[in-house]
Amino acid sequence: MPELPDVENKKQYLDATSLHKDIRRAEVKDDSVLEVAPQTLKKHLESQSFEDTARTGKYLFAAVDAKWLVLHFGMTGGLSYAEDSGSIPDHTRVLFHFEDGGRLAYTCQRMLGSIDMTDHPEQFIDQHDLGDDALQVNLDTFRDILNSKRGMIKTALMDQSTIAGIGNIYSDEMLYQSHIHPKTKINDLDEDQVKGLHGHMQRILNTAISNQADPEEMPDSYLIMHRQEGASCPNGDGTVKRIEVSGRGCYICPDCQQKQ
DNA sequence: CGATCTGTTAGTAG
DNA sequence: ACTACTAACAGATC
Repeated sequence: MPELPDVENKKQYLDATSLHKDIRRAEVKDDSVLEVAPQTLKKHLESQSFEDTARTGKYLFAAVDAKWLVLHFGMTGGLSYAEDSGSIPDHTRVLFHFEDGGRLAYTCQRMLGSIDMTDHPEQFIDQHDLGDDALQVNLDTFRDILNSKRGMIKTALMDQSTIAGIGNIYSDEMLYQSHIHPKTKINDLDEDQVKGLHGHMQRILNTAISNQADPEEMPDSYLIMHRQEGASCPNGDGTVKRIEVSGRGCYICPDCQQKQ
């Protein structure tokens, strides 16, 4: 569940469960998610502790020693804390064992997540060409960013170098609520539509965060629980349709989202 | 068996 | 330089 709201939730989860605890051991179960050597990870983590966290887009950073641990969750990554260090969730790739007997598991079913280390989040963001975090982008910046790009609006919203944090699900939600067809060219958007998109982006992301990014807890008016060909539009008489945009399955209500 | 899935990146082509 | 499209990564589900 790894778009911005999911990752923000994982940040809060890490803060609540694992901050300031001595890390006795970093146990690598599967090094294929590691962007650094297992020894490097161990060297910087063991006998240290997570002292602070930060998030940009879909990346979670945890300050440790003089470095920052970088967690990315791919499509299926997660964090799971337990008091009992002996229990190991399915698909655990790395375990952080704490002095008090608890442990934090980094899980990833499909191996699309990654664990890295960096001197500083800003350096990592530069190196990976990440745009500003979606919740930090004000309307003026949003307008400027869009004006600097061409192509389809959905593609731009999902491009992490444009704005960081929005993926397939939430770009669909923003476009649905803004009544904009995903294939609309950026140049064809008028000022009201840009303003609407920005407002919906902020509101949807904040709503999702306060609902633990759980689709079932989202308002009934949202598209998120109706992502199925033939489902009925929660706000009208339309029927949800699946189209393909940028190689991703994209759900729209053709009644609400007229093509320009 | 084939299609699908909340992501990213490398390669190719225009 | 920017944009569009594809494949690849890997595993589970329908």
